[in-house]
Formats: sequence, C-alpha cells, structure tokens
Amino acid sequence: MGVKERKERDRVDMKELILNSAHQLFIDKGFDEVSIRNIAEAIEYSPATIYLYFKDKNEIFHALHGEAFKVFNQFVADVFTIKDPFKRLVAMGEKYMEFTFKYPKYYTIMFIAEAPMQCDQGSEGWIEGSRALEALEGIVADCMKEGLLKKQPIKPMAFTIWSYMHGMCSLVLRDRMKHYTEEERESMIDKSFKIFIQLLKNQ
Amino acid sequence: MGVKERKERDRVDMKELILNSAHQLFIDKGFDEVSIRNIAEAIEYSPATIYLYFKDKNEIFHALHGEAFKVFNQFVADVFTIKDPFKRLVAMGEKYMEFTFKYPKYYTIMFIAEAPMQCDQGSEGWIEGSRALEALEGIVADCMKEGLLKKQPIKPMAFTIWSYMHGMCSLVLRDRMKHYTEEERESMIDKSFKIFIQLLKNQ
DNA sequence: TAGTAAACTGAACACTGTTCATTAGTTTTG
DNA sequence: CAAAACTAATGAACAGTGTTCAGTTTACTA
Repeated sequence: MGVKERKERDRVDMKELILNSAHQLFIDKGFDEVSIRNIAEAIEYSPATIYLYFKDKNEIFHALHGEAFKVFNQFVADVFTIKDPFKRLVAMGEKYMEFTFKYPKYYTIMFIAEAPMQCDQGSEGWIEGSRALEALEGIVADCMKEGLLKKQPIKPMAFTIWSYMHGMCSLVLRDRMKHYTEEERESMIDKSFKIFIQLLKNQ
Repeated sequence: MGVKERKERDRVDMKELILNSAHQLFIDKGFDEVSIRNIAEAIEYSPATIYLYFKDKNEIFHALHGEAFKVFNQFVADVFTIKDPFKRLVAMGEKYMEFTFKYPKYYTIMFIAEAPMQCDQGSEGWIEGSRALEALEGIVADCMKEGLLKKQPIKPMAFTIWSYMHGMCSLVLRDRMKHYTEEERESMIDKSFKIFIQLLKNQ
C-alpha cells in the first residue's frame, strides 16, 4: 500500500524536474528573462501544470535562491583548509569574486535581485545563506584570536567586509564602471582589493 | 518665421512632460513597475505618442538615470563647505546613506538596475555620474594632501570607498540582512560605518 | 483655399504571470 | 467488474506588458 508514498515521490520528482529545468534556463538567461511558459515548454508540460507544484514564480525564485547558496558554499569550501586565518580571509575574498564572475546569474539572485524576500522562518535558501555568513564570521573571529585583526565585535566587522566585497562585485556585474577608461577598469578591482586587504592589515 | 524654433521648443516641452510624468510615477513605483501605458495615461496621450519622443523604454531609463544623478549631486552639495577633508569624507558617506534610504528608487536606477548601459559617449547621465565620482576622488586627494589618508593611487582608493558604501546600502535596500536579528540589524549599519572609518583612519 | 507635412492614435502583435472550468487518467469503493 | 471519487493535466482566457504601423487628424505653407 505504498501508493501514497509513490505519489509523494512523484510529486517531489516533478518539483525537481521543474526546478532543474528552471535552473538550466535561468543560468544563461537570468530570472526575469525566463518565463513560466519557457519552463513549461522545456519539460513538455502546460504552463498551468507548474502552478500545481509551485504557488507562483516567486516560489521558484526562492528555490533557486537556495540552490545558488548551496553552489556558493561548495565553491568556497576549500579555503577552509588554509591554516592561517588571514590568508584564509583573503582567499575567501578571491573566491567570492571568482564565484561572482563565474556565476553572475546566481550572484544576482543571491544578492541583487529584487523579490519578495519573505523569510518563511528558516527556508532552505536562508539556511544556506546564513551558513556562508557564519563561515565568514568564523574566519574573522579566528583572525582576531591570532591577533591578525584588531579585536572588536565580530558581526559588524564581517558585515563590513561582506559589504565591501558585494559593493565591488555588484558594481562590476551591473556595469557601473563606465566612468573609468578601459585600462583603468582592468586593474581597478585588483588594486582596490589589495587596498582593502591593507586597510584590514594595518589596523 | 520662428516656426521651426517653436516646433523644437514644443518637442523639448513634450519630452519634458513625458519625463516629468515618468519621473513622478517612477519615484513611488520603480522603473519596472511603471509601464508606458501608465505614463501615457498620466499625460493624457496615447502610448504610441511616447514612441515619437523616445526610442524605447530604455531611453526613458537613461533620462531618469541622469535625473537621479543630478538630484544626488545636489543632495550632497553642502558637504563641500566642510573644511577638514576627512570630516568631509565622513559627511559624504553619511549623505550617501541618507540619499539611498530617502530615494531608494533613484538609488536603484543609479547603481542597481540592470539595463543596457550603453555609454553613448557622454550622455548626460554619465556626465553627472562622473561628477559625483570625481567629487569623491577630490576629497580623497585632499585627505592625502593633508596626511589624513596614506598616500596611494587616488582612483582605486576612491573606488574602494565607493564599493564599501554601495555594498552596504544595496544590501539593505535589497533586503539581504535577514541573517541578522531585528536588534542586530538596527545597529549594524552604524557600527559597520564606524569600523570602516576607523580602517581608513588607522592606516 | 488646396496640398503637404507633421503629430497623433487605435488596433494589433507577441509576449508576460496567473486562474479556472473541463478533460483524462488513476484509485477506491459498492 | 462497474461506478463513484479523487487526482493530474490542460486549453483557453484575463489582464497586463513593450512595441509597431496603417490610418486619421491637425497645423503649416504655397
């Protein structure tokens, strides 16, 4: 009498089918440019069917939001093998940038896209997101323990670092560096990142 | 025989009428939420008419983009009366934040919105934008002259500061601080800003 | 005043997210 | 096994979007 179980499995499978398809389309087109009809066509179902598995397009957004953070966490995982906390922090920053420019659509959905960000009290997306932030806070704490960063409240310090990284990355991603010449632009990120590291160091 | 001149004036007036209307709607709805039909209705013309004065919605975007920077430059103008360059820099940062939260739609169009950002080699929007950036670079240069900031390349230093400010502001604006508790969130910006100022100072 | 040029518009096209009555298919029950 | 009940899937529609274009209206000129 595993009918109910099978039905449940089918339902999960279908959700996954929709999500995988959305995910694929989304990666090269971006969220706003993927329509429900696009997704429906890709999985060869009618658009209305998608609404049997997701309340609306926003629910798909949230699922992808969670996906993106999972990919991010995996992407930066190997910096945690680095012993020296400050080097780990720098490596984390570099990985952050690498991720941004390798997966711009993911980055957009994670941090830039405007969408009803209702918390839902611990939805998967935010759990994975918090994991990333806590990782950064952990590194910052380690730096302070070893005297590589001035002792001060950890969370605001981590937020400051995140803000800087996000600011730089999102300005590039959203093409807001037209003020600089071609050559300037090339080296600006590198130079700025080095400056910021120095700011942290020379404290 | 000032007919041609009057026609030209009429054309400019009409463009302004459209823009003012778009501007008004835009401020409380945001760019994506304002449709051409909305604008048309507001000025009591047919939607098609708008296309006689603007190539497409994007051209309106660019005009508003310029507008926003003008408002910004005006908004921060009075910090330049501050003699001490470092205090001027701090005041600039505070004004930047104030602007962001007072005019979120403007901020969005200036720095966050995704839109074909074709430069058009010196369109008004970018001129006003560059003015803002150059102002920041001027302050940074003044700080260095008076030994309030370590001497180093000005542009990357200014970009670093801008990145931090933008990162923090846009994270708040796009509601990406769900990781923090209510109380944490309240004070996070303040604390972070103070930390960043200290980072600059203790160099 | 007749003819031309400019300004304007209604209707259409191809999309969008979303809903809902209806159909097709499966499972449970008498 | 047949009938009833439930479930899954869909076609068609709604109200909206940006944009185009064949016509119409208005204004100016010869």
